[in-house]
Amino acid sequence: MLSFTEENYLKALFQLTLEDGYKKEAGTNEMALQLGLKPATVNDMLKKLKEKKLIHYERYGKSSLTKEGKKIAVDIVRKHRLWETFLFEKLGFSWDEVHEVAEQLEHIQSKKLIDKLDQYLNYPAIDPHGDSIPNAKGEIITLSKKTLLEEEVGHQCKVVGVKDNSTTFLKYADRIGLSLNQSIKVKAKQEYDDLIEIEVNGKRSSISPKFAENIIIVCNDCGKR
Amino acid sequence: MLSFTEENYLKALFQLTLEDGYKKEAGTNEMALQLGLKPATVNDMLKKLKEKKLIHYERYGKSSLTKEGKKIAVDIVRKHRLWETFLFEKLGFSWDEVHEVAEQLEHIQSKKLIDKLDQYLNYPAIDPHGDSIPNAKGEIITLSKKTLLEEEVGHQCKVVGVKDNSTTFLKYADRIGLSLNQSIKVKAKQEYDDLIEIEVNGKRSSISPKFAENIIIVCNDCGKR
DNA sequence: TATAAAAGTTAGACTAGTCTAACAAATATT
DNA sequence: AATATTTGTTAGACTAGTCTAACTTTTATA
Repeated sequence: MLSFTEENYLKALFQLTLEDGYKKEAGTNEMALQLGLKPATVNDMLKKLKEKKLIHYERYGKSSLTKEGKKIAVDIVRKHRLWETFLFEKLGFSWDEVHEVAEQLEHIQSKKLIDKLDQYLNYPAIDPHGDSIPNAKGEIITLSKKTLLEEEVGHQCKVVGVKDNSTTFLKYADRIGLSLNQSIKVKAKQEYDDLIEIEVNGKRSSISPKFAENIIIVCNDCGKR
Repeated sequence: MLSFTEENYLKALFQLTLEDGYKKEAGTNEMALQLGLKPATVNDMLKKLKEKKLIHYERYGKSSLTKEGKKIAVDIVRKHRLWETFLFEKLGFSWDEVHEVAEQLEHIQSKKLIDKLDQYLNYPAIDPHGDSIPNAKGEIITLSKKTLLEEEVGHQCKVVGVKDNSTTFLKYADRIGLSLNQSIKVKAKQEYDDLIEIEVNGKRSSISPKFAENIIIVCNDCGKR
């Protein structure tokens, strides 16, 4: 059983390396920054985690997760995102409030709890920020996530998140009927002024590229899942 | 902000002193037993908590909670019992599984979370073990809790807990339609063989004193709340 | 009431996790 | 290639929480 602290290091390493996929190793300073700690502190822990075979690490080298370490990290991410979904969907938290509380909840140790929560939420694939939730086996189904701006004309899609959390933005979204999990159909794109014509719940609206860029969606008609 | 550890000491002291109400102070050894720690360890913490004005403590004396300490302890108990209720009612945990997980969840720090959870559960007054849940103001409404054996003939009551958790017992309870929150009416008590005649959901059953003694109820007709 | 038993305390040690300050290695830049 | 900069490491110190072993005070009892 790992401590909260150890779990946080694994999660940080996961996010720095595998999560965004553009590289597979992270440096000590980089991790310290991510965790809000000093490099010296991180250094000690890296040795400890290597000892436990959870990370690959060599003196003066970069670090990466072992298979075992990755498994644990993915599990923490799964818990984090399931809790976020619970807070948002069931308790009515707003998109920007869920993260902080989920940071605490993700460390609760009970396989049964998380499995029941998953079931209770009806096995969600996406959290309120539009990020994929790993399933019970630790598999992460990568969705063809993109902004509404990038969606093709004629395609149907679903809102899975937003990039802007300002009141102005959210109020605007609300006015045209956009909320999490809302289905949208892209009807047309005007070449003249770049406005995008969408249909939400049978209601048509025209939105600016700037607005569309801040809506994160999953396409129902592109890469099926 | 208190640490998990400090919170646990306050909770233990609350349970040893105020909870059952038969005394108002607890000794160092007694607390050590409750917490599963050594008296020496507890001793150190008592000094620390006294320093923080959360408990009353004098060298070689017994300890008790200050007003401030009690407030915090009650809040932890509130969280614990709300989580137990959530686990039982929403996630389908059994009565004896909830405690362990709630021990962890009770330390999550977020006023908003607990208030929303309370609302989501519709402001429950009793947890799955039949214990009172303090409200948001820290008030504990003491219910006229007793066993079904003690209930008066003609009175209507509600199941709030059980004392026995054996499969035999629970199966029997299930057979006559008894479950948590179930309403019961006591129809008669046989003088001859002490059997108690009850009505559950319009269905009549006769139960033994031994069985009745293990059902915890709140009377609807005695002390109103 | 003297003494044995129980309860409580103190001192010193250990672990986990953090820090600062000084140092070493690797990388980038002239 | 020499040197400056960045990155990473080590050593030593500190805090919180725990322990054991030895000691002291209180309480119970013979």
